Amino acid sequence: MGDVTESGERRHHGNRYGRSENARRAVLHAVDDLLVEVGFARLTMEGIAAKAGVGKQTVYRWWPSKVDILLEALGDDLVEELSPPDTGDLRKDLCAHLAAIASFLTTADAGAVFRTLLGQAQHDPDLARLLREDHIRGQHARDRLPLERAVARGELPSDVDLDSAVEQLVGPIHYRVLVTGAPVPPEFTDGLVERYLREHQPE
Amino acid sequence: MGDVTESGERRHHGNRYGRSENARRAVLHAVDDLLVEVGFARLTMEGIAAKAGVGKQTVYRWWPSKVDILLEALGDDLVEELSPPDTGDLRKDLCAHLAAIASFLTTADAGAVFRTLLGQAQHDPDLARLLREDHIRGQHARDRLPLERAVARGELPSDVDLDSAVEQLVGPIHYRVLVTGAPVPPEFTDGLVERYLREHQPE
Amino acid sequence: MGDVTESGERRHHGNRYGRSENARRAVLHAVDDLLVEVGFARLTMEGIAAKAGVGKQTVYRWWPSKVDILLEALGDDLVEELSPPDTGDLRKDLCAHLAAIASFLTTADAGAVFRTLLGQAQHDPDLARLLREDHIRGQHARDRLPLERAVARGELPSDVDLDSAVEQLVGPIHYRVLVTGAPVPPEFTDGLVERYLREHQPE
Amino acid sequence: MGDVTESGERRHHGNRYGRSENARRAVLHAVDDLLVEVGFARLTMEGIAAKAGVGKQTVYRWWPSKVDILLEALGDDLVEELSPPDTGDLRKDLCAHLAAIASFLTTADAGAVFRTLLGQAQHDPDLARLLREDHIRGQHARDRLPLERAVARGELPSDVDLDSAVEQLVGPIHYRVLVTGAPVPPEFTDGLVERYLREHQPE
DNA sequence: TGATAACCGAGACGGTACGTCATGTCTTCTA
DNA sequence: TAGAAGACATGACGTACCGTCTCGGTTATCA
Repeated sequence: MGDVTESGERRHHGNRYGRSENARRAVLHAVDDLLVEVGFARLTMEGIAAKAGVGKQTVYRWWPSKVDILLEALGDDLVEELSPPDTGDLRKDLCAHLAAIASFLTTADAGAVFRTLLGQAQHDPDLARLLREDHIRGQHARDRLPLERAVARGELPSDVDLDSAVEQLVGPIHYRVLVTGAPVPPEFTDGLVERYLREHQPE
Repeated sequence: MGDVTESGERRHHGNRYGRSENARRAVLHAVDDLLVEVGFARLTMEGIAAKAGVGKQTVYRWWPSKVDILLEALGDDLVEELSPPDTGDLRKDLCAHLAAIASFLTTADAGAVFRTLLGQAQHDPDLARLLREDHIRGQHARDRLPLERAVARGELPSDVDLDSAVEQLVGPIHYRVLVTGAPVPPEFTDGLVERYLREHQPE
Repeated sequence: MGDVTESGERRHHGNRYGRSENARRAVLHAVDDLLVEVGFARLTMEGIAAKAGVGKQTVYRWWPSKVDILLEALGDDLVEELSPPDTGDLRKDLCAHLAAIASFLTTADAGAVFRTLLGQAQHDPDLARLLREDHIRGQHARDRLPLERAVARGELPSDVDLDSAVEQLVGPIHYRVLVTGAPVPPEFTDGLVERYLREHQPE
Repeated sequence: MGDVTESGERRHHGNRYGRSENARRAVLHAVDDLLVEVGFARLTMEGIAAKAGVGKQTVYRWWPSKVDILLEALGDDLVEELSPPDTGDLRKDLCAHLAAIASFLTTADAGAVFRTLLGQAQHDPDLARLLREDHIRGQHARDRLPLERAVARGELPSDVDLDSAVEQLVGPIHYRVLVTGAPVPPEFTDGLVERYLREHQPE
């Protein structure tokens, strides 16, 4: 009490007991803005620091490279934007979730970050590991949720391979987004769901 | 890239005494070597020229950037390594072809080049266009071939959507390779084929 | 003929067979200007390059550090400004020469460069060596000239130690300039000459 | 610097109950060590603080810059090492004193500090002023002492210009040390004394 | 006898300059 | 006249210090 007297917002210049939260936030916002403004190739540590109004050393102190900043900027965006609904109806849940994935990957800002990171991960094994451990593994678990719930409800037989199911459902979406560049409309994702249900759902 | 359009025989670049073909080959070899030695991130025009024993100007004269060199170095590798067999049996053809795709993407040198280019294409729309026009479109056509032949033979009904079929077959493979990093053993690709045939092949 | 068509002044971008004379001159002028404008402490390689309109790499390619640029900028200034006259009269020659030295050290732009270099040489043995070999040794020889001529003319006995004479004449000037900071008016330098002549000139 | 003006006993810096004296001593020792270890150019406030085991703020609290620390580290070294003897014989006093000056400037650790500061003073007017006021003026007075005593004893006529005498005696020494880098053996300093006495001492 | 006020170490902060590397352009000489 | 060599202007790299700041801890008098 007494030293936050100014405006509720703490002015922090850093000290040995902790980094500056202001600087951290400024960098993460700057990297988000710049990725959209200039693209990944022209995204530089120097530009990030300048945009954030922060010293370069401060950026390097906390992040080894621009992909590490992007990784942190991605944050919990996948969790927030790609958690499947739970309506009690497998078809509905899957259709909504796959459409959300398609929309995230093709139009969301955070999706652009994610695609960029996936791209870099193709020739950066360290990034690949981090990305998989921190985000993709978790996303896979979220992608399974509607199916697990359906099994619990008896909508799906209990012996189906849910991991394979996820791959069959989201694989074609990623293939279009990352490889062919074809659009991913709801009809396409709905089709994936229909096909899956036709095959696995007991009549 | 794109200058093999004339006569099947590569147009002769360069000085009228004919040394540019040497330079071209030297550059393409250098880029292949360097990609393995130092990785994409540390692959530079400067380094390529030095390794090839060629002037920088010569490199810039024929290729605007390192990805263009890679694109040309990729050459006809997809055609050569990923043309499906034609045994007269759909199951055999598909299993062999999908296994070849998996192996190409995960272990072949040319596959590493392809994955790198796919990665860069995630934030380089020009590269994305070139890659799709010159390679991915053609590969998609090759991926359809076994199915087209099966339709012709009556192994498949004539109304099946072959493009969708390709996406369902190769999508999960790309998903594993590009996203989750999970291994792609023959059992996995065979499973994809089985599932497809179970659904579409009239008994 | 034919490629100096523009303005008599050659635009030169450098090539393997020689450096750009334009760049060299621009850097030397820039360093002279900046030393006066901002002083030695705030003279930077970066600032020199910017002022000269030249890339930093070009500066580093030809000069290891700012003192090396100053050394080259000093050029033949000592020769040009501190070559003693030869009037045939020892008193006149010495008075004029010592006054020139005093003026050079205290007021000339080139004198500021020289004093700066002398200052740095106090803690930079490499610079000290260069400075002495390239400039101070030669200046000492020039300082001796009036005395040598006087010996030849018979104005001075042939057995006087001319090196000592130079030290006694110019030592006190440098002492005032470099150590005490006292002004060095003509009366002072004339006094040094008088004292020397009183002691050595046969009546 | 300059806060020894009060009572001969150093005013107590810092925490009003007295720990700063430790820090002060640690800094002065560190700067002495570092000057020898790494040289003036690579002597930094950061390095001094680290070597002294002291916070940077503590260094900045008491000294604005590294030259100020050196100035304080120089302390009373000139007084201690360059106070002339008083044997009652002018020749002896001068010979001993000039030899001491030469030795101090060329070989003593404190002499290196002094030469470095003189060097910096060539392009730092503030330092030049401090150095002259705090040390050089006093040294000049000490350099006069043997001559003043000789006048008092009648060894020298009372009308000689003692300031000029000092300049003629020590000027050539400083010229050798600071400019030409020539050695300054006792023969040289003795010669200066002889020459002076020959000119001024009544037979 | 506890509050307090100045200093302590540590080190993060926004900066500037460092010296290096790669970019893409230009110029020269050689074959 | 293309090719190798490499200098050029540019600009980002990652590091070192600068001088300022904030932090939590340490005193030793004085209220």
